[in-house]
Amino acid sequence: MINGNTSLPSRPPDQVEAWCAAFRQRCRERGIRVTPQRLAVYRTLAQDLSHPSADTVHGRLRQELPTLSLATVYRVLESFEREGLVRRVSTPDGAGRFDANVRPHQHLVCRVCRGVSDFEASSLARIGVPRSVPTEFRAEELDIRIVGVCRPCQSKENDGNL
Amino acid sequence: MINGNTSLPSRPPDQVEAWCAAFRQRCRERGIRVTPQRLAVYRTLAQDLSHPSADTVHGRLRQELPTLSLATVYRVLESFEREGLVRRVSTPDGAGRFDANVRPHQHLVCRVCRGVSDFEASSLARIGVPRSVPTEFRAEELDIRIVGVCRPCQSKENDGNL
DNA sequence: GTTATTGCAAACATTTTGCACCAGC
DNA sequence: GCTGGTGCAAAATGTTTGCAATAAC
Repeated sequence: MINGNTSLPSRPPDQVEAWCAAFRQRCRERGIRVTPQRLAVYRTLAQDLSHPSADTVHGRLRQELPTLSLATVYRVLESFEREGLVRRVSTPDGAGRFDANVRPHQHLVCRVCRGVSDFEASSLARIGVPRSVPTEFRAEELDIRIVGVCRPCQSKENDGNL
Repeated sequence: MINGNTSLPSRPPDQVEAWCAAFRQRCRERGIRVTPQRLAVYRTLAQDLSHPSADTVHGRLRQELPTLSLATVYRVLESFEREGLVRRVSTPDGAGRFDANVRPHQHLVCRVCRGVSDFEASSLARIGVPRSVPTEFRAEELDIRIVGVCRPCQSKENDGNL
């Protein structure tokens, strides 16, 4: 686990509430039960702009739901992904990271600290699946990541080189 | 592990040998020792167009190098990646996959069988890192994947629905 | 001969699963 | 009340590491 309970960049509360309301409705439509665990996991993801892993979400909810099990977090996140309520963001390393923002957008991924931040570029948004993709492959999604080194990690690199 | 020893799409032998020669030279230049293990792992990757995981590489070399340990495969692959001799391909799931083709290209990833195949599109090759990326983020690489369902997995889906 | 590399086993990290109990609808 | 969801613990999967023996240069 990387982040403790330091204050992290978060989404505006009114937007979070709007998303949670939409989430409840979407669950009801699909016949998925709205449990306190599901709502808490979804809200954590909606609040948090840092694309937390399952373990991080679990840690953030320790106080609010002390009995919440990590297995439930995994199960819940998997069902959210299946229903298109969250997106899984793949990073160069192992742990899966999740994003409540399901609108098309890109990510900046730091290869040093593995931080993920949202990034939207009109030039990239316009790109569609190329016509040259073989027709027998049913393309569904164009996944674009910009991999590099974030500012804080650049500073650390310099420290090491002195 | 997915694939046994069924015949898989492979790179032309003469190209593989050329790549291996370049590999040896590059190692010598960088002062990296050319061991039988390294050469075997590199050759496996150069031959194989299916972007094998560390475990798959290890399995393919069982006969050739029975004592080769999986830990060595991991170590060797990591050093290759660090030296820019191979690329790590991230798939939606856990296991890391590797590619001896380090020239810029894209991948088609099947979200069902997790197969990865190379794909080159001029329209995507032209895309550079957008100017709108914040200057404090040192962008190094634009990573584009096309996620979807491959032909064989489409057939299997239909079977299930009957 | 020096030093990086290897094999082994054990640790570690992440994710999944079986099953009894519990709770949303 | 029915059915799906949860918690727990254990297993499965993927990757890393410490260390003594080994081999490349």
